[in-house]
Amino acid sequence: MSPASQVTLSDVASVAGVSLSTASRALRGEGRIAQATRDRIVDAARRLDFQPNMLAQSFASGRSRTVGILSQRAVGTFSAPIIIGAVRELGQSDNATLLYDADFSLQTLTSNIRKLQSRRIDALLMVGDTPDRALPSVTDAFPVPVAYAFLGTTDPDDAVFLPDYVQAGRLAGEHLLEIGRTRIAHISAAPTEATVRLREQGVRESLQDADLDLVASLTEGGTWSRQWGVLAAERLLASGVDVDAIFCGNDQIAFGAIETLRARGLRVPDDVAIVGMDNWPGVMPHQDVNGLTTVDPRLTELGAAAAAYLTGGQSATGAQVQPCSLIIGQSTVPPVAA
Amino acid sequence: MSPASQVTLSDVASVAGVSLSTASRALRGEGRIAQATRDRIVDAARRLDFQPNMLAQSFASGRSRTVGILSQRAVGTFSAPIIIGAVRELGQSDNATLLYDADFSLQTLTSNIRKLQSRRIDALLMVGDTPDRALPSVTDAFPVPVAYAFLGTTDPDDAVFLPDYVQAGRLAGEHLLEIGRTRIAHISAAPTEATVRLREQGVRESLQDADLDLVASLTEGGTWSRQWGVLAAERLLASGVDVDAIFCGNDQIAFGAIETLRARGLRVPDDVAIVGMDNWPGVMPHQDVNGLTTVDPRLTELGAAAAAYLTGGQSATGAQVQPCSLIIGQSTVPPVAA
DNA sequence: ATGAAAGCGCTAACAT
DNA sequence: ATGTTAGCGCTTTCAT
Repeated sequence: MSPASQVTLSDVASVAGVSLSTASRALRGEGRIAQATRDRIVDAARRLDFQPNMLAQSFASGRSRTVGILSQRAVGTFSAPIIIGAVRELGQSDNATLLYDADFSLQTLTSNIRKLQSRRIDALLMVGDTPDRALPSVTDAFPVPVAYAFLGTTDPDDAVFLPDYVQAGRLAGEHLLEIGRTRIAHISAAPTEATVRLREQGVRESLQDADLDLVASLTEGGTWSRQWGVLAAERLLASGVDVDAIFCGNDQIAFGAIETLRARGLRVPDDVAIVGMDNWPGVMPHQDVNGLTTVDPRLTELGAAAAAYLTGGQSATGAQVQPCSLIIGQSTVPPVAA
Repeated sequence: MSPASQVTLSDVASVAGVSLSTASRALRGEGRIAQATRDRIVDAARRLDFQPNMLAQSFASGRSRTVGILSQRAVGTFSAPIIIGAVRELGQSDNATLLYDADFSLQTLTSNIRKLQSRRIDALLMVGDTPDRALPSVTDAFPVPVAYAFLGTTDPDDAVFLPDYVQAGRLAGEHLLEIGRTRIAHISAAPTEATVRLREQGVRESLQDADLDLVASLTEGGTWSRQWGVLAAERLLASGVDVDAIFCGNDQIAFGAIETLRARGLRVPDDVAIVGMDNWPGVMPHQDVNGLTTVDPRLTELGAAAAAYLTGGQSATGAQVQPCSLIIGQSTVPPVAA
């Protein structure tokens, strides 16, 4: 491999014995050009190992084939898989990704927006760390398409990509019904978070199809933590409600609930089946299969969908909910005896 | 916020009543310029909301203030925190990040390298998904500095950034000694992986300081999975070796070992203390504190260090091991009674 | 179908 | 200390 060549388009042109503009057209497959001429030019470019200077190309054309991504404190959040999904998708369509990670405070946001603007990005993807907060829309600050992933905005017309939490709840409910459970409880974080209510709505919908309803829903005062899972499960058992399954707002809560159940001598899934959400184990290396049953928000695909929207020139507007998928593990289906 | 302005440097220059080059110098704080003139120019730029066209700037200067990152299948691996750490660090130094994620097969690698070259990146960071495999060095393919994170290369002179696994093992060993443990075992993946041997070396070193050695090391045939943790712990107990602590190669193995211990009626940490590695819970949202004691490889900081090396113009060469840190949880220290 | 020429918005000699 | 000028490597009219 040689260092970045200094071979320019005009070198190619002179070797091929044509003018600069003809070479330019030929290599971009534009304009009507005699096949013979084109072949000669392409061949010359190959022989010289010509690498077009994208910087010059972008500068001259005004478009950079670059999509900006602004992410909010992506370490220790859900953002990473979204970013990676978007980057992969963009790479496929020969777009580069200009990534900035920071907080979304007005100051740094403004500063990063200016940087992206000065680099003449073709599109912008804002990646948040929770769909439960809304960002002031920055769409109008850009002359290019803007999409939002895992993040709400103040403008209902913005192209916002979110997991379909209602469907997530439905997936959980349907699965629990399928394995014969009928006394299903719900444990989640505080219902001030819209995503909590959407999931609950989803489970309820699926239960209604079987003329059932949740036997309990513990969300008041809840958090996304294992501790809350422990506590809420204790309260649930103490309340005397008869339960054979619990849908938990996330995997942490699910692990906490399992801990409590087992400490009380109940078997999972035999006595109480558990479904979590986030597929937390699934995004980590060396993951176990057959562990917790959980609903995967498919964040990588969500990021890819947002990226595809940006480069695809579609005119979607408003919230674009993305399908989740169910990961079945031993917390709902007992392992097959060896 | 207005759309990307079409205000150019020459607009600023004419408004300020100076020449193009003076304006350029003034705004870049270069050359000797009368304070009054500079103020006038800066003021004009502010009033016009001048945003320099980075594309033009890069094109003219030949430097892009952009660092390329090539990551290997960053979803479901350790790469994400490294990438984020690097991106944050680069953002601080006003560098943009051009990110490509793909496999490191010769073909895609070559293709992505060409793309990065054609965009005239100022430096390149290669982010791998395991330090246990070596990539053919691509350093010579670039006229710019190249660093490798979490990834070995075939060239010993390459600037390679890795967690200090020996120190990781030492941290674990020292901590276990501190809490009074003396019969320490080691469970990890197969010792064909260099990182396994380094960790073991680290624990052994720390134990030697107390004239101790590992009472057992179960790595042969091991994998990074919870299943292996379960199995290895069973074998350990079956072997009759007296044990009061286990250092596990990663958190998954640790969880498996804990499962086995508890199933055998042993208390953690009272009877057997456990230290894992990776701080797997720590990189996820809504993490629990006080859970597993584990060694954090500090991948975000590792990414930042690699980025700082690239932009800092230092001439480090060879492997640059980065410190890990111990996260103390309830698996070595029992929770304080309420 | 091909060529000539004018930029794109800056930076960086080189003058003064 | 400031101005003049020549590019950077390409795209894109406009001729022919």
